[in-house]
Amino acid sequence: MTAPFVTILDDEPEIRRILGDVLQEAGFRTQSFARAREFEAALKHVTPDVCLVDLSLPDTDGLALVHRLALEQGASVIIISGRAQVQDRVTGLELGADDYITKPFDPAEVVARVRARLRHATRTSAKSGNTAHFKGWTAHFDRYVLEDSQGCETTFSHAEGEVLRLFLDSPKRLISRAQMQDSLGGAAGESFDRAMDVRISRLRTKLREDPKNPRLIKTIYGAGYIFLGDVTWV
Amino acid sequence: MTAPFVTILDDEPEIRRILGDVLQEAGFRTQSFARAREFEAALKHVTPDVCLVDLSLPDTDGLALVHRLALEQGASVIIISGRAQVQDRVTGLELGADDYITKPFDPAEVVARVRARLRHATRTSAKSGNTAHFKGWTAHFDRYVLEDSQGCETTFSHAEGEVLRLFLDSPKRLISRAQMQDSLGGAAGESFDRAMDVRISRLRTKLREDPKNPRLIKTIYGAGYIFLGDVTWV
DNA sequence: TGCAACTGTTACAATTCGTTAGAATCCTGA
DNA sequence: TCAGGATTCTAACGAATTGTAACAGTTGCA
Repeated sequence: MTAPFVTILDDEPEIRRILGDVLQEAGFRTQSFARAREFEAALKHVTPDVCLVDLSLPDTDGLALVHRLALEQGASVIIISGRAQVQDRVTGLELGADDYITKPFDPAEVVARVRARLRHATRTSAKSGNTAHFKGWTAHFDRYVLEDSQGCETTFSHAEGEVLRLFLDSPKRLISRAQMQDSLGGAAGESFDRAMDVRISRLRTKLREDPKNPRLIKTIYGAGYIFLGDVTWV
Repeated sequence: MTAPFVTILDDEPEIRRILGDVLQEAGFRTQSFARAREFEAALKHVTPDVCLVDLSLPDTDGLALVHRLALEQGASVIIISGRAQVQDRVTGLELGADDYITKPFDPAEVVARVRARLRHATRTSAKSGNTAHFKGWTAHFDRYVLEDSQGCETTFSHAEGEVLRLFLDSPKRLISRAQMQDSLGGAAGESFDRAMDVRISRLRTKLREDPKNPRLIKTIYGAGYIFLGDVTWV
């Protein structure tokens, strides 16, 4: 399991530096952005676990951004803001933020609050074994076997298993192509993109997906893939 | 779905009363406890969704209780404490609390923070709030599917879904083009206007709107759009 | 050695979605 | 009421992205 990924969106370089340093020291991967536009562009390629967002951004309505983030991404959103009024905090939280920290903040507290968000996320999706159930299917990763509701079995290859496991680890969450490439040990660079497509295509065939109307592996044009279906690991 | 269940553990009657009132008013079921002993006894029979815990309890070590709660129960724990030092907050959070509110607190903020905890819990597991009903239609945002009253399904694309979601989030309210552009992450530039028009046009087609007489997405010339129809999110 | 399974590559088909352009609609003022 | 400009609608186009069949190199095994 790779280190949790935290993004920082703040227009003040000093804040970006402090937060980046302290979070990296705490063992997280981080990426900082000065403008909302850059940040949103990056979201097409990566999926952060926690997003730190400063509300007072020059180039966008911070609250609208938070709302979008909370709804569309599975990530936790922590607002960092200079506005300390109760009303500000309440609207921020109601709009979908998971926490609200006011400036000036103590870096140690920020780390603790980021950890709290991560802890909860992993707690609810705790997994253990190597067998997973979803939508009438059972995947046995120890045997490389996919079993349908009738008990009919098909084997899947190692490469297909990698993709399937990635999906089953983060169901109902957007998985960007970059992230997938990363997780699949994809040779960074050239045309591994096509190889990924092919892997997914083959997996879809084994899951008997209707190409016109996939029910499990959904493509989000320009963004990535999303696995639908409730997953239970055993 | 029954109302979420929130427990309050505080030795001051006045605080119990305030929190109980305001949380019930917000639509939660609540139960208050003055001593940790009573609270832990009750836990054998009920499973709260969120626990508000005051650290300065006379009959137990609050932090140890929080630690136990966070580990054993699935509930989210919010600490309410008179101690406002950063170090107190950090240890509270590190021990497993999901949030830390210092006294004196504003009741509205407590409600907002309780809601934030609930939202995240359901988001990662049950994934509610992704289906909306309106005028005989059902929109499944998790599956990118639009279903008519006959149960006939059409898929919609990501871009179409963004527009639809925006409308369903603010029904019967004017949405200006600028606002829409902002929410859709529109490239700040000039001719995104036309792109928006096209998105809406495509959405209208899928909703089988009569161009002469749209019943759902109404254009307000020179101002924006307004979505008619009662929306129920599920 | 021969065979079968696996997996990346290539090439082309299909889809998405912004852009363009001209038609349709709305508003204002005469 | 009508002309004319502003605004919005939408069919059509095309660039970018994604799907997949076919092929080829590799590996493992009998």
